[in-house]
Amino acid sequence: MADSVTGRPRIETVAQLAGTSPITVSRALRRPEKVAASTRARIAAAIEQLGYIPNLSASSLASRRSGIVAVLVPTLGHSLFAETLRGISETVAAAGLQILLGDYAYSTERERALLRALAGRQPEAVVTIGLVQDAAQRALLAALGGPVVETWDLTPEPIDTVIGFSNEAAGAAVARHFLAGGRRRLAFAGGADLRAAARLQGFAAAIAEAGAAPPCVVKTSDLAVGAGRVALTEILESDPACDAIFLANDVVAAGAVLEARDRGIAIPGRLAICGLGDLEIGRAIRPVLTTVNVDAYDIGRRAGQVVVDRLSGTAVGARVIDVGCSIIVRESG
Amino acid sequence: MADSVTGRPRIETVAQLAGTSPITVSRALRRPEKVAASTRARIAAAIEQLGYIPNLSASSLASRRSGIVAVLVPTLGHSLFAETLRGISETVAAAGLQILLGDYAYSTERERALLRALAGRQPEAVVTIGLVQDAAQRALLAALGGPVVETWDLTPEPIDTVIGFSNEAAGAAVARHFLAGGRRRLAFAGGADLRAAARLQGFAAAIAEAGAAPPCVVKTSDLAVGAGRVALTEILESDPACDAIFLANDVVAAGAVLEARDRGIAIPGRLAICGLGDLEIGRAIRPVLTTVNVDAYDIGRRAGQVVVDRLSGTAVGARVIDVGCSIIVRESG
DNA sequence: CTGAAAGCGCTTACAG
DNA sequence: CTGAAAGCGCTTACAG
Repeated sequence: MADSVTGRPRIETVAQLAGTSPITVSRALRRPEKVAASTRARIAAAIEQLGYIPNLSASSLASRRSGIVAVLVPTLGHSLFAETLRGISETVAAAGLQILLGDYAYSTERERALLRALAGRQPEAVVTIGLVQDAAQRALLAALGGPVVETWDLTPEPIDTVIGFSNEAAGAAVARHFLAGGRRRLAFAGGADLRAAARLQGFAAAIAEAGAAPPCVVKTSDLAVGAGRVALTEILESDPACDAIFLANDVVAAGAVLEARDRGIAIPGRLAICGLGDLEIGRAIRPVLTTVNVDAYDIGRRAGQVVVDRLSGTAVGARVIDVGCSIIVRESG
Repeated sequence: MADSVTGRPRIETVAQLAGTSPITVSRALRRPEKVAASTRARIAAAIEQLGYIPNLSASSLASRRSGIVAVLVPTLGHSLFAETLRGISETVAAAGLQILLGDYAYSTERERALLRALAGRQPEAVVTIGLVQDAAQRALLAALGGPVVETWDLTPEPIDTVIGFSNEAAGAAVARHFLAGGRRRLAFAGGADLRAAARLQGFAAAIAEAGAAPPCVVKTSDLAVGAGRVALTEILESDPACDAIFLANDVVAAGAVLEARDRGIAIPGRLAICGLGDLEIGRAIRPVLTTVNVDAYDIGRRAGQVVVDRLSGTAVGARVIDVGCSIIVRESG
């Protein structure tokens, strides 16, 4: 029998060449231990000879198992998110699952469209970086019926499982660290996203608790070195006596350090600076950066592991997993 | 009729609720202009009410169009590759295609496994970052029958289309730029990959042509700021009179600049430094970095566009597209 | 503008 | 250890 439309070998072709039936070929591929060694050898030879590659669309349809994990990221332009994606990728690939990737560029509109498109592939699991905010989207994810792992944040009511840390706690920890070091005029530089807002909330609350002046707050345009230079400039304009700054991540914080050096401002003598992410750049600049340690790769690895465990039926514990975060105190503050 | 195994609505369910047939529902979804407005409205209402999401595995199988573009990346940990991926993602997503992502962590073994797995999804096109070296893998990609776009490099014999630049030409251009500025003892710092080797080859050839001393060469462990510090240290140890260095990218080059500053070495007075990629960090450090401008996002965007054009039957021209690269001369050299 | 029939290439559940 | 039958949920090609 000719190979129909595409011209590529099908399971039927392999079966004929190996002198067996399609179902046995299928079995040899998925549960080889259930097939006689001699049959297996003939099938392997036929597959090799034909260059047969199973059609996974047909396989997915028949088995109702797509082998796909959908991953939703706000942007690939954020190195920590790329690290998390790498962690997910390594873990699920080892289990034979493939990643269907959606980058929605922080657009709610595109997130919605992407979710529908991904859902159509019948993913066996979904991992999102960041919480899904919209109730309808959360309902859609829940309706998929597979594991859904949200990451990079914490919520008491995850769709299924959430793996992350409390940005509020991180903000509070940095404020307490600064205050314990005798700093009194604190500043915060962050983006417009929800995680930054939570961090600021914790930061401001801890300051208020200690009875210090409310923090000076500036918005950063992006997570770039240049944005850190601008942030430092703006903060010193609005509060020249500022003595400690917590910035959105280590790249931005490195920018603030460079700008301070160029202005002859002593770090940490006159000004303490703390970043987030324990990025390589923070370790390479001088003074070495104090930072909030968030292990982005580990978040991804854990999320991937939860997916693999759940799909293989292994019991998984907590629905809310706080990976925590710690302050790595180095030279800059 | 109950919704079989999964319990989710099928096209049949929608058809019944809308009082029409499955084929008309399918048509309303794919070519709405061919369906009467009133029928379309009933179908839309039914879809909305049921929360129907088409099963794309079934759709792919029946139509022999997967709607999938497979993308193979050596690593997601490289910010320029992430940019290229972003460019691909934006372009193909706009055309309704989805990305199946494979990160093979620079492992030939994993690249091979990934390629087979991706091929099983019947991707309509494949984009690879970097050339596929192995002949068998190239044959497999060619056999897929769809557009295959290799990027980030140039070859006279692409599988189908290649979009990139000549690393050899880039290396030669930087050497000539240094030599034209009166530099005489050049050095090169790069990784172990093929692109770095090509860059070095062009660099060394241009130097030889000018009759200058052969370059000092050091290997960089990764594309990090710290690696740049180490590179500068090693180069000065092996050639204290070195007066110009070309590094693997702007992050590494920034490390060299920082190390030079810490050692009190004047840039560009005593030492010229050139990076690659026109990354943000290069613009944010002082002195501002001279760099080879490679527009990673644009490479991705173009690759995505070739895929989209080819799939829609639009004629596409050249099989070898040299996006070129230019030296952006700034303060560091 | 709409629909009945056939089929895409696999796997499941059953039987032997 | 192996296979015949039925079906997964869509779309194609045809007819009207």
